[in-house]
Amino acid sequence: MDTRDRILDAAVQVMRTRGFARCTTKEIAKAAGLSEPMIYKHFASKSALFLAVLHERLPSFGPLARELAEAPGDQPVRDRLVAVARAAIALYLEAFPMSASMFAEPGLLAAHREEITALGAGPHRPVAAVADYLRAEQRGGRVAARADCAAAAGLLLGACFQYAFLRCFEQRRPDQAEIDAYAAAVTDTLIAPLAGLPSRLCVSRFGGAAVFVP
Amino acid sequence: MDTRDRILDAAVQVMRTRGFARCTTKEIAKAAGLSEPMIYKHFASKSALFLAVLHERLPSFGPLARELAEAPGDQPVRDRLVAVARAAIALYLEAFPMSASMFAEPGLLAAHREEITALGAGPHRPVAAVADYLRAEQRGGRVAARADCAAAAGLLLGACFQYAFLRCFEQRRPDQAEIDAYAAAVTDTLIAPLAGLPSRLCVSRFGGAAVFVP
DNA sequence: TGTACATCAGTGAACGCGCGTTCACTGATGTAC
DNA sequence: TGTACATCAGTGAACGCGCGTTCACTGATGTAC
Repeated sequence: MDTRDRILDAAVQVMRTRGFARCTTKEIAKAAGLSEPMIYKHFASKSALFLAVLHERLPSFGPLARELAEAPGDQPVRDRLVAVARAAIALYLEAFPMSASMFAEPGLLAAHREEITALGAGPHRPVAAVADYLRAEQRGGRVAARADCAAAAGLLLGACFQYAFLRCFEQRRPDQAEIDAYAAAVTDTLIAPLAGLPSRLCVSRFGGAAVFVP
Repeated sequence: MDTRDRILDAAVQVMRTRGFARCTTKEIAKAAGLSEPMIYKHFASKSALFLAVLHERLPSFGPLARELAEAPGDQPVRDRLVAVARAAIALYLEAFPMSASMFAEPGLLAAHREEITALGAGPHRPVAAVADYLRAEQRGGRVAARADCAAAAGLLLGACFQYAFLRCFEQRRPDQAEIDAYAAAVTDTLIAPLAGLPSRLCVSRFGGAAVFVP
């Protein structure tokens, strides 16, 4: 692995273990097994290093968004939403500690935002991708025509986001079974919720899934 | 206003405007119109000051939770949930920048967590309060018996939480109309969602609200 | 094959700066007698 | 009423430390002739 990558990985590691405030050039160099001047051979400044970390090491929702965009009809909506929720929780659990750091440095936050909005990326993308997916299913008649897809996407991913935040706050990483259970619970509640939609109404053309076809 | 309060308020202000990383004793003293040594006459250290800020200046969900706990039956469920969502968005918008700072200093985060869990408080409380409220309505027959109240609370407040996060990330404060519209959209979608529950099923014994009584 | 030089990853030690913190002090306001 | 002292909010200037950054250097590896 080349030196630049070692520095980026070390920065991520220090950020995770000691926090942004303790993430000094000395600590990063030590974690990378290099001297501090090597950092400055690869990055113009410490801010530039952090921007590179945010840009190149923040986990991406991209792959899942692309998968959601293609072939919308060959799997029950419920199953795809559960899969999205599971992936989102894992993503947010990983991304949160690093993302939170940005708020300590408004200049860094602004620079990062400019960088990613120029690329059309950003933390709003997962919600937009799920909303687009639901609209596609809506056109296919598998989601009710009157459903508010943007609000539904906000609910589902919001629940995942706050779930991840709360686990980070407790500094307790949930195991996969716990994540799966929460993903299923919020998806099912989103689909057949408070109003107590009788389960016999919840059928899909494609078998098994709790989606009502109007 | 006494000096201690002036220092706490100044710390909050600097934290909001310049960020946690720039929130130095010098800046705080300047914002408070005092000299730095005055900080040390009221707080043992900078960490102690920050802990006091988190403990005494973080907006609290307490009042709303208490209001939710009493007299569960005299207002449509939908209206109360919209009110909760509006209040939660306002709360999260205010709390987020300060809370995010904690993640820069794991030691601070841990100390704050110990402090508030000893008091039974914490960021999980809003979700728990809403879940409790829904369970009370469930006992009253205004929420379906089979509904998963914890998941529903997670969805509603999660949507509000992520909404606030995204606005903080954009550094754009939404106006009240926008907040109200989002609060209504997510509440209505939670109640009569993707499955497209026909609106004629969505009636409350108490008039108007979109809650199905099974 | 040897030699002279270029390149380049990498380092130890130092630089100045700004930080959190403390010291020694001032000046105003009680207060006992 | 005056006086001597205690208390207390508040400050200017300094302290040492650790930070980001840079300098001047080393040693290994090409490479042209």
